[in-house]
Amino acid sequence: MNIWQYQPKPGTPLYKVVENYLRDQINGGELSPGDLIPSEPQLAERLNVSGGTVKKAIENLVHENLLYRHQGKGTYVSRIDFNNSLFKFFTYGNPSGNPVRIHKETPTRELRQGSEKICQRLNVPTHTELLYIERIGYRDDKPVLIEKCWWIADMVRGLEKEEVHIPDLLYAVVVDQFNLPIIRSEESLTAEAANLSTSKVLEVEPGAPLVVLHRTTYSRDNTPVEFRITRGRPDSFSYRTEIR
Amino acid sequence: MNIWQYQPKPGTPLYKVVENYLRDQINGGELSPGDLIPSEPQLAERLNVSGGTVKKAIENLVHENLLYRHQGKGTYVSRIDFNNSLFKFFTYGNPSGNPVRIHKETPTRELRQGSEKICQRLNVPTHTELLYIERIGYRDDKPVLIEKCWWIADMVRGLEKEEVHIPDLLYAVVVDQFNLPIIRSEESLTAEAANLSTSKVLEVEPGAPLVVLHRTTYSRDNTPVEFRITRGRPDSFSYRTEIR
DNA sequence: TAGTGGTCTAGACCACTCC
DNA sequence: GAGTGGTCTAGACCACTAA
Repeated sequence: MNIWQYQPKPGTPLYKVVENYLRDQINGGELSPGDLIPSEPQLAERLNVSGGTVKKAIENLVHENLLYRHQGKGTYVSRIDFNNSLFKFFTYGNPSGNPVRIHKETPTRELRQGSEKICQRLNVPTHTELLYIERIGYRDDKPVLIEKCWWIADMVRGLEKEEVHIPDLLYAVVVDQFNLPIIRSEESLTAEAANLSTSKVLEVEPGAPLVVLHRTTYSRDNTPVEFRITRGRPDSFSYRTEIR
Repeated sequence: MNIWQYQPKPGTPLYKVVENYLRDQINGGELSPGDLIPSEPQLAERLNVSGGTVKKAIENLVHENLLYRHQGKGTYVSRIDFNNSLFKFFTYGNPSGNPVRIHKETPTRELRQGSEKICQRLNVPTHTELLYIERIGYRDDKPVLIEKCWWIADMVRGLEKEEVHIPDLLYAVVVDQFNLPIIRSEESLTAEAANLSTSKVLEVEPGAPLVVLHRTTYSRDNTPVEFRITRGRPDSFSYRTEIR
């Protein structure tokens, strides 16, 4: 194995070269989420670097949440963790402060031609066939959010059928049954006023403030596979952070 | 120097002990934001550990943003960086995507007795004397946000005077002129409807959705010194993040 | 030129997992 | 017991900064 093929610029530290090698293996599909990667001594020999250098590279990737280690077992490629989604902040707002489970139902699921706006988000031509899924989230039987998802139909062929059960975490089905690896997501958050139909579903006044979450989800090679808009009641949303 | 006094539990790794030592120095005030800490060899000798162990401890604290390093010069204690505030996402939303500067004015500045709610946030008895500051933020001469701040008056005695200029970044004055170190802040974000007076200031309809940011700022020993509520137009706010 | 952090190596010993 | 990651050390060499 010639490690130098992974050196983008001369002067790059060796441990960065090792990082790039592992990143390429993951992004290129040689290593998939959940896979065990070669052990540190194996990598060190294969790439002709010392164990310490491999360790440092892996430590950095663990810090980035791309890998995780398990003492005595090995180092694995991380699965995407939707607990890092801003979405989870919809579970706050109850007096106790404890997270509350949100139950989801799926009133609508159908194939549609994509609008220009949605297709742009998915980086496909306008009118590409999409699977549209609408879901409503309940907390203690009260509707708190409504979620509209557009999937590229060809990527999840069969998901439109009524027989295919959709659990609360939709991605589980996609990854397991449609063999479509989910690599990463981008989210953006803002606020807007409820329109008439949304206000009815969420039992608020038309024009009432809502928290709005846009999410694009990517498979291998940075291919977008889903675009989703979640609108929720702000009284059940609070995002906390710390500055230092 | 007996390093073991910093070991909370037996079995704690040495580098954690070094981390705790440095953290204590910072939280206790022996090291202040901006200070140069002892060099790695000095720390290694003082604490009777190897250079590699000190390096690992410092690397971890750098990752936490508590320290930063400058090759050839040394390692410093970080100053709080308000660029990490959610507030900065109020600068987005212009077509180009580039950050836009927000200019702030200060129409109100006066001493008041604190309400029960605000005093609770500041962890002081109700009716403690507070300095109330109200500020309005403009982007391209359009008001986009309104900010209400409550400072513990005793902490910033003199800031109530008209002669003391308040720049866009209020904390600069506090740190420099009132010698009050700012250590960290906590923020939480949600949405709510504009009330009458806010809607007038921000030139929106009453009841229009606003993005709301609550912030508590702490000095040494986790003492709260300021509580602040920022309300802004959502069309000038968008918070982006990535999940993986 | 002396002192700082940045990179890299080699190797010892320990703790955990699995067979 | 063999293999994995976790901790710790010692030391070489390089790159940057300041006087």
